[in-house]
Amino acid sequence: MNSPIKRPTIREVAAEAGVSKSLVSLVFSSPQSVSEKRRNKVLKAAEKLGYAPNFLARSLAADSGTFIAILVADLHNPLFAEIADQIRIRLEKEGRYYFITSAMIRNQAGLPFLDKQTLKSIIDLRPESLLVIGSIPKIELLESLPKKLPIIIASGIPTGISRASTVRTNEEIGLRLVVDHLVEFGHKNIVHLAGSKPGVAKDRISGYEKAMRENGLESFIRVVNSKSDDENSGYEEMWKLIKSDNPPTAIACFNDLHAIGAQAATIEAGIEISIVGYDNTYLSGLNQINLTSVDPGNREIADKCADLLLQDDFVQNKLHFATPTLVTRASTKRISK
Amino acid sequence: MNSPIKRPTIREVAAEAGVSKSLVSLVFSSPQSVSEKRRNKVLKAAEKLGYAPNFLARSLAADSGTFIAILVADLHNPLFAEIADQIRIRLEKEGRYYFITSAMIRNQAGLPFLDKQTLKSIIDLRPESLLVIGSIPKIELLESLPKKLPIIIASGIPTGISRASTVRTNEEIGLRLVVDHLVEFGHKNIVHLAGSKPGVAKDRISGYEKAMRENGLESFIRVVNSKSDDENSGYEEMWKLIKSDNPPTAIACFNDLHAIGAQAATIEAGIEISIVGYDNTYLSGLNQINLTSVDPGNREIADKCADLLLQDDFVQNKLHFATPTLVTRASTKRISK
DNA sequence: CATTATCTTTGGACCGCTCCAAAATTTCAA
DNA sequence: TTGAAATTTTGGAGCGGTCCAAAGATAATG
Repeated sequence: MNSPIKRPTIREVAAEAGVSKSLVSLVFSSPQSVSEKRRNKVLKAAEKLGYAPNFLARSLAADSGTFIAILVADLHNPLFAEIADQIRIRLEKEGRYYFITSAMIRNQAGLPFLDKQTLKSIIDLRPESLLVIGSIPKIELLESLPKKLPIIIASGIPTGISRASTVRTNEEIGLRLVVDHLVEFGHKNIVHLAGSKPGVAKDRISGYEKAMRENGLESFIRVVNSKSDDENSGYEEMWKLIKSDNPPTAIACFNDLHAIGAQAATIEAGIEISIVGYDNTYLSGLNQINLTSVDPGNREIADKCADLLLQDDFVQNKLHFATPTLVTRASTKRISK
Repeated sequence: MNSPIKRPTIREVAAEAGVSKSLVSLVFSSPQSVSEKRRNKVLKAAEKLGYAPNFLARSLAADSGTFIAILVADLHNPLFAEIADQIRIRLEKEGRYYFITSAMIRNQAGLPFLDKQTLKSIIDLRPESLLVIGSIPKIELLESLPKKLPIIIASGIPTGISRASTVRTNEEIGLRLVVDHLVEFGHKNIVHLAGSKPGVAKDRISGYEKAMRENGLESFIRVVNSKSDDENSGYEEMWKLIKSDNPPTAIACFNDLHAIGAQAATIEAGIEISIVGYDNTYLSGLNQINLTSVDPGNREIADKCADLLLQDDFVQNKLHFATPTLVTRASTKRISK
């Protein structure tokens, strides 16, 4: 029983098929340049012996592996898990190898910080391309990566790293949807609770400001900054607002986690403030939470990422937008004049 | 700018230090067997050139790498992220390399399934040990792994794979805490919503049954099975119970996700049923949810895992228990006689 | 049919490291 | 001081692949 896991090598397959090891190698790297006759012989032999290429050897020899590295910024954020799942399904279907890894760690206090080794070690593996899901601090890190490594950023920092292509929701439209919805419900005093990391957060801020202006609410523009992008931050900042001398009637949050934290604060305070999230994660759909939230078009984002990952000729520095939609739920209420 | 990422090799360091490449290799694998004089020379040269060992080459040559593989069963479950974070903090502190990866994918319908490639590919990397966080379907898979590979399972399947050591909460105590608490609140008709995967779920079931019996509630014992361990499953099963001709007054759920789904159902139904979760994830602490939940002692579990991972002589087939505690919140109410 | 162009196949060097047996050096006891 | 034992250091042979120049086989051309 318990097979010794001594996997056959390319040379054994070659012997079995009666060809050279180089031929076997070719069959597994560029099969089209091998005659059909031999290809079949090799494939049969490989099948018989249960051969599968060795990752390590391949990466070492070619100085580039045959797998995709997926870096999830933060395991704590369900949005990322959802996007990751979508993409992984596609990759599995295509039979592509990939590694999924996470860059952020949360300390005892729940504060996220960057795990420096992770990025380093995944790059050591020489992936053929890198997919970053979400925003990681210190984008400069990405700049220092091998130049030929294609980088795709899903739902993360839009600018700042020229070599990467980015797929994300159209933040401006997203925030316009939010503001318009709130305005329609009679709100004027609408605060935006902004994200903590530059990129996306900045775009949402300007989307918010623009939408406010277009609704003639220029004088109500108020942006609150946050320490991190999680529920604790939302909770804290919301409390500050509640205790301020001018609490808003509605708040447009950077993401669902923020919103959930903010909602927790309003419940605790026994005060009613309309809250909108962003990401439409599974949490927002729960009856306990029932959060109006912007659906960023995750499906579309994931599909586009997978397309980019799967296509051969990768174009750097392109921006792809998914169209967000607003999912209204009970957390936003018509203002009682 | 943009360094060409041509990393120096062991040979270049050797040349710089005026020693053989083997010596350099030794310095980085068993430094104690190298004279101090040369060791310093090598270290200095390595420092000067910015040398760092190459993962791939090392794993390939030694048929075993110098890193730990962490397999998170399900990215969707915050419990796992929390445990993973704890462990990663320790590993980072010790300067140990590791890879974190996830085994489960959720399809469009939110149903989890096993990503077969993941386990395979991480093993291809020849980690020195494997840490599995949570329960994965098909534990048999683990049996087929290289025999010398130490396996540690955190908070997952307790039995079934003899070669692994397991660190988990004491399920029996956990469920006793739950049942005792509910009984104290006057509940009798207490249902247990069980987990979907064998291992842990089974132990919680027997813990529940035992506690019920000890409280003289043998005749009330009722275990409901679930399709998966997430909120959807909890929601579905709870609805079935609500619509049955004998809805319980309290439900002890397999985990927080189950409980949250169940809670969503009771809210929708406008019915009051006490709900208890398990795992005490950040979700249960949210004001919107406010779930009484068993804290499995994650800190303890994570610490123990890290200890095991970090120690040299690994003992197979050991079981380590963390002591759970009950965190009571608003989701459980004294029964109104 | 000879010659050239094109397509396949092959052996060998190499990727960066570990491991091992042998060589070189140091240590120790007689 | 000397030989044996113990400790360090070293070169070379892999690990399992890729890649490339050259060889062989096939197809196309005049």
